Amino acid sequence: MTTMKQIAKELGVSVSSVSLVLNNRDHGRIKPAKAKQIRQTAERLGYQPNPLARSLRTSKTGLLGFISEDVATTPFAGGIIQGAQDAARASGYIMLTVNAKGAAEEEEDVAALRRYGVDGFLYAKMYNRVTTIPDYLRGSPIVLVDATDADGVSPSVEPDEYLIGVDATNALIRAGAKRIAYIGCQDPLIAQRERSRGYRQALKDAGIPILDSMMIKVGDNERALRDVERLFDDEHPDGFFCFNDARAWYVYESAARRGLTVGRDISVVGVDNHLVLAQTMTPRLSTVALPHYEMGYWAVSQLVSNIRHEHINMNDMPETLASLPPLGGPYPAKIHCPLIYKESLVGGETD
Amino acid sequence: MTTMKQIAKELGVSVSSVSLVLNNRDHGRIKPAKAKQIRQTAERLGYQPNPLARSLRTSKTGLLGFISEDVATTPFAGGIIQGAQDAARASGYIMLTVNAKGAAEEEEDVAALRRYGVDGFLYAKMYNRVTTIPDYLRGSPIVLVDATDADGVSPSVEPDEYLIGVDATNALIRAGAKRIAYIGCQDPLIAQRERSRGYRQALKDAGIPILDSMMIKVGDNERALRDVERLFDDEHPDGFFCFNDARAWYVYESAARRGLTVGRDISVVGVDNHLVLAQTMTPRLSTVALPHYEMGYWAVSQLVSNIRHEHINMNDMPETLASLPPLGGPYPAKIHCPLIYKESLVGGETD
DNA sequence: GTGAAAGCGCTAACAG
DNA sequence: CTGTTAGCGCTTTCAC
Repeated sequence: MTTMKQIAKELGVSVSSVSLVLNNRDHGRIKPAKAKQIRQTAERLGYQPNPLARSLRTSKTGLLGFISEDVATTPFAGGIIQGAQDAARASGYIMLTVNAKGAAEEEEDVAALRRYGVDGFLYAKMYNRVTTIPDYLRGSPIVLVDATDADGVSPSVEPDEYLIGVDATNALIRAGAKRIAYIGCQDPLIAQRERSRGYRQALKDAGIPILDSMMIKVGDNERALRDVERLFDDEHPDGFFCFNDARAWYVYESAARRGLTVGRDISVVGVDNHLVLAQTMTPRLSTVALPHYEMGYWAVSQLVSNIRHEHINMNDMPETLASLPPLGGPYPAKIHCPLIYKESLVGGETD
Repeated sequence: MTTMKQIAKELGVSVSSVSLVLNNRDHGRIKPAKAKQIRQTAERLGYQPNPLARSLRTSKTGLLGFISEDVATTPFAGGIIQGAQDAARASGYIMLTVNAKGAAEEEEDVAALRRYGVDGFLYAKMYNRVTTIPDYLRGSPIVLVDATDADGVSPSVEPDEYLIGVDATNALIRAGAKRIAYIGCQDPLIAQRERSRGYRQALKDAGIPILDSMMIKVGDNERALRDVERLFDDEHPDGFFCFNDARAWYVYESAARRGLTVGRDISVVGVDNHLVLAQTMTPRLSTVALPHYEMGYWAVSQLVSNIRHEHINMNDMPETLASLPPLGGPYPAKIHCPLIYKESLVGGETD
């Protein structure tokens, strides 16, 4: 690792000159010729700044703390982390990731991150939930990911669950389905509430009557399968909007047992919380993807812009992200991430 | 953040004394009374060492670089990361995670990690694969995760795929299955090779004839479903060892179409590369879990022990890990992680 | 036993 | 324009 000192010595100049030049703070301070020289030898020697030494003076480390839960057990985490990491790289930051199993462990981890002088925190949940920012996290720049701040003061990034409901239902309508069922989940999740609201709205807009008997909430078990089977037999739906892959699975199983084929006899749209069905069964299954990658990307962009008190530069964004609506201000409280659609063959031919 | 300086000032002693005491290097150098005083005020002021400042002198940062690929698209990543992180925490390290999309990006990321002075690297693949360590990574302590070093010189941590094959097949035999099929994958993966080897061995040991017609390799598509259906109709198997969840799905679909119920009419064991089926269908589906968490944990333990030239302290391990065989030496070339079994109700009652 | 001093690599104020 | 100086928080050598 070459240091500024070495460059200075090599050229017989002072370290401060080198520092000024290499930080591009030499406008009208260092003679251009000398500056050029410095830059060249820096290049030649393969100089790389030592961010840790720098941070000792500036107390800016270029480190971002990513705090999550359940990374181990959910397939969503990867997308968020990846998006966050890509955005971090694009802004010259590096992520320190910790995953805590409880509040105590989390507090410890946050303390560790603090010791390493992270410039800000990402606080990620694995599904959208109203969340209170713990005391030990206050006072630092922070952005919530896939979570809603209970106090409504911290910026947060969340998927637009309502839009998922509307669009998924519209996809089924467009595919010609007349009797559209909603297979929801039993937990009182924001996603459950908003998606079913979207479902109702889409039906209403299309002039299709909303029947309670077509909306069921099921868990993850044998009982759920029986409930779906009963819905099949009682209501004979020809379109299914499934809260997630697990629910889509029950529909597949029920259909298979009745000699029905998805994509021919019935249409199914699922939200791809999980991956198996989408991977194996496309194009027979249509999926609406939650914008995990996008949430991660936006969250970091937001965090960095808050740290630096700058606006987000849309030109640096990957294509899918650059088309998002620009942020409302330097500290928007909430960004809704748009949806991603995959393989929209709903009710198309089977082979 | 209180500093050593503050403590020193408060007590009217020198910073070096504080440093010695707080690093427990004061044996016979600092008077015990004074040492105690120092420790107390450190405690009282909530002193936390600044690892970055320390690293400037020691060139040890307590940072570990975690390099991976495909974090975004595989559900395995979470487990590995979680295990790695838990082990890191237990040893007082923190992980810097980067996920690169190509060799060029990876090299950049490694350079960034080097600038931050990571003490070592974890190089993780998302399925077991023979891997060459790139030049830009040489020279630092490194451990491969879910990968095999092509040169056989770097330590690596991998699952025991052969054992998976043996045990999964034995589970089916124990459940009373007589005609056991193997639904493999088409890619020439280590996992595919070793699992099928284990399958053959288990059948051989049980005196069951090995039939080529009972072993098929399928992809991820409609064609795969047809192949499985043909197997059903031609061979009428009563037990299925599935390479992964996706393959198990084809078995479920085929069975449902034939009026067969898994757990009553046929037995299925899958390797839970993915999660959906395991989550929704247990206890009807038996799964063998790959030891992702364990691999992450062991890899970091190994890396840290290499960095510090120490042996791994088994007492610090979580219970499931402490029962593993101890490592062969300070620099073992290869650790095989044991398997985890879930819900072993193969061919049990359906409800 | 203890403190003074140097230095890790860098930035920033200030003097020239 | 440029160099000197000081100092971020810590470790380590070396006098006392």
